[in-house]
Amino acid sequence: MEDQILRLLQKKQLRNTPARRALLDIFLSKGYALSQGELEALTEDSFDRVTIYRTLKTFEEAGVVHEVLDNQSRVKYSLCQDGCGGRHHHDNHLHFKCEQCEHTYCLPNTLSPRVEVPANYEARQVQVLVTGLCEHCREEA
Amino acid sequence: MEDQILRLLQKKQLRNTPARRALLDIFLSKGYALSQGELEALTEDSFDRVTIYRTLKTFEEAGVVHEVLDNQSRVKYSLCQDGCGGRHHHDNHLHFKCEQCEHTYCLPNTLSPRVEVPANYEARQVQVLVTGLCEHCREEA
DNA sequence: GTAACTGCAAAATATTTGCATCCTT
DNA sequence: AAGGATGCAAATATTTTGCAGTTAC
Repeated sequence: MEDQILRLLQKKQLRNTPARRALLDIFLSKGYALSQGELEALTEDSFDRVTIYRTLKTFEEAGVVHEVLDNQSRVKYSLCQDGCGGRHHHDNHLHFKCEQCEHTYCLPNTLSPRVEVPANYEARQVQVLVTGLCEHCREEA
Repeated sequence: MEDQILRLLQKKQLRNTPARRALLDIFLSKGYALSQGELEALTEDSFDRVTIYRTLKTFEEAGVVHEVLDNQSRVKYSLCQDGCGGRHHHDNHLHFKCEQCEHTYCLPNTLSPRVEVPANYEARQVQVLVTGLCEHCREEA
């Protein structure tokens, strides 16, 4: 894991700092999208919240994480799956938010469906948020 | 228009108050999704911002407006098209956000596509946000 | 050494709650 | 008259900016 983190930072030409290592560690171990507030809590306030905001922005611009749509209108971030870089993100998969645990997962083996928009509209990107029950919460119900 | 507003309020059993009339008037004339802040500006501060927040919440619970997903993570609202009521919303259409003017439109003649989620996940709702250029901004480009 | 990263203070923005008052029905 | 709607004050949450000190390379 530690190795994976260092390689990722190197690959994206980002400096190896404690805040970045800590956030990447959390992203890798949690596996679902996280907001600044959640990251602040999970790091037990080891880092200033401004640092977390800025680190997330840096990560996004470097193609390490991407923003995830959330129906509660909170910005969450998730690790990029494929070779995103610069401002070119192509995280073209669905996102699934569980109504119960409120975690948001990337569904990487899915593709956003083609959608029809009216003539005269130019569609450039399609973001899909599916809500329902995740496998874990479904078992409990 | 005035007539339409009064009928809508009556149909949803909501009291006929200045704030509600003003907000409905804006929704009907603008035709795109609006946030609390935009509504506050458009009403030229005639109403306290708390009133706008509460009116929007009331509208949503009554099935007058529905929340619209926004990729900037700001909550916007749009008039319901069909017979939404109570907490049962079935505004099952796509939303289109223009990258240029940043307005978000409902595309009522579209239906959210069926999507495949992994087994063990239970999908209950699909929300789709298409981004691109609206017809108006496309002409100008 | 230098540029980049971080922490702290502070401001700007967004949202919610309680309470007293006013208005709709 | 009664319950609901509104305004005001204030608390909370979220995000951004500036600057000075520190760290990675």
